[in-house]
Amino acid sequence: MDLNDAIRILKENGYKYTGRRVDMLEYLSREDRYLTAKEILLKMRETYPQLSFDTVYRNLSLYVELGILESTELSGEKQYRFNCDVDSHHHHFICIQCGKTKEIHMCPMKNLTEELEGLTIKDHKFEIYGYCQECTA
Amino acid sequence: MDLNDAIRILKENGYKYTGRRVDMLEYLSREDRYLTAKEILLKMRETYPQLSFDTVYRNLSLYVELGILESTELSGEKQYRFNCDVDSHHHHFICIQCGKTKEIHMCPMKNLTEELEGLTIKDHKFEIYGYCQECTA
DNA sequence: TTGTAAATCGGAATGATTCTTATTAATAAT
DNA sequence: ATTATTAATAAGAATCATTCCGATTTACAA
Repeated sequence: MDLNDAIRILKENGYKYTGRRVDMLEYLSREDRYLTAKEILLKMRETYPQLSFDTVYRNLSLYVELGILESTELSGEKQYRFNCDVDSHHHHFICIQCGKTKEIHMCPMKNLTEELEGLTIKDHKFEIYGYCQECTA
Repeated sequence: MDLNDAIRILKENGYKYTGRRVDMLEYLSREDRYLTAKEILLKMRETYPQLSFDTVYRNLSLYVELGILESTELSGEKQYRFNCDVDSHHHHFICIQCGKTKEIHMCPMKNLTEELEGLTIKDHKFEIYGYCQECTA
């Protein structure tokens, strides 16, 4: 998934192409780490001083719905990042200092069939938190 | 961990023994599932009509700090449950309908040494969401 | 070029959580 | 048992993320 894929998905689904939308995607794609709505708003206001929170949240939700972004809840607020690898299921190590992530290509659901007998599984979350190499140093 | 353990821990650490505290613990121990601060407040107000949100939150934080409760973030708000098994590390299946949990005694961190090379691991989260047997039916 | 529905703005509303100040109550010391 | 001390609580204001609403603007189709 790159910026062009994201824009294509937006158009394919009949959504309008606005500068705000593209710039938001461009920023998220460039940063490549979990960001809060506030961080995104502040950066975007350098270009669009009138940009409203509503627009940021509305578009973030749309992107998650379209599979362009993935989101998680870190320290009490939703955070968003460009979907790094749409094709293969994966999890993340997340740096609690800078938000950078590392993909973990091991899914604990694999070996859990009999323990989940009788339950209807809808979703799961496996995240590892800590400091990345740069933030450790 | 049972109610008596919890009360003992409270006293051992020099905290006062109040009806509100004991009743909160008793309720959490009896329900044995993830509860929101609001659910706890409403139940407690049957006994203490003047009980404030502040008291509920303050005590919940204290209990988590003391290891009496465990907490997680479900659908945007913190939820709390009695620490089911203090002695053995475990994860949970969580019913998204009723909040009941099932312990999962498999930890995905076990087989992940080389993938985490160079990172400083502080914490991890593995949760499975879905409907329990009763809520599936 | 124009019409229309979607997108945006601005600000108010909401909901969870925390903070502040004054009052009350549990335990320790007398 | 009484009192003093300090923690615990109540009440309500403050905060912060997020959503909603009504009015305006804009992208795109006709």
